[in-house]
Amino acid sequence: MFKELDPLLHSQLRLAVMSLLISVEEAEFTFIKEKTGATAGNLSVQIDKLKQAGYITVNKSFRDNYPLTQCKITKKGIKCFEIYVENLKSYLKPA
Amino acid sequence: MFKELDPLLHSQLRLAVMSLLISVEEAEFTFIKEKTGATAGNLSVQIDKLKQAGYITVNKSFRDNYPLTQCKITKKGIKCFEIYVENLKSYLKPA
DNA sequence: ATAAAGTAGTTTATAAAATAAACTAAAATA
DNA sequence: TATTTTAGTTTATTTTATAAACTACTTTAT
Repeated sequence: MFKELDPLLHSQLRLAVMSLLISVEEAEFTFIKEKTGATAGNLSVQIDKLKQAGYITVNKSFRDNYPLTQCKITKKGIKCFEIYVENLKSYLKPA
Repeated sequence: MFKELDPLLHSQLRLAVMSLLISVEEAEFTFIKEKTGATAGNLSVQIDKLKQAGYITVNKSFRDNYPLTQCKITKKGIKCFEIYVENLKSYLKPA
């Protein structure tokens, strides 16, 4: 009947992050922050959760003297996102 | 870019309840419990939240000596569910 | 008649999650 | 050189989800 929804993805902000990364393949922290409208603190926490789960990789470096955090979705992340979207449909379609 | 997701509906169990009520128009507590696989306690709490928000109406009576709780989606509930589904699409479609 | 088990829930307590506020550290600018 | 800005992280607080415990009654078995 109703499929399980990956709790890691069933979160507005983390879902938005994954949705962005699915399309752009790589994105900077500040870009994600701007696109999602999230606060830096919240975004930092949620990105870390996605990283811990292996859904994204995070690369930290410097650009023009400033810290630069880049995020990239993993194969696992893509797979889990697709499954989530598929499972979500069981809640949206009228029976 | 990303639309706001009604936090009341962005919950696996409450969304399942609303999804059921959208299609059947009226359902008993035990029916919802069975279909969603939720515990009675959890379901009781979530149904109350949906009721408080005016998304459903709850009618309590007795049938064959046992308490009977019937739930029905409201016009407001239908509208909010539809908006939720619409807004959710902004997260699912690859840009 | 009464003890045990079952039905249909509600309330309370606990765990987990989301979020905001405060903080760090350095760079740019006035 | 003091102030503001950039780019974040960490910690604390609030909210949410969930499970455990409880209520109240009914049915069935003894």
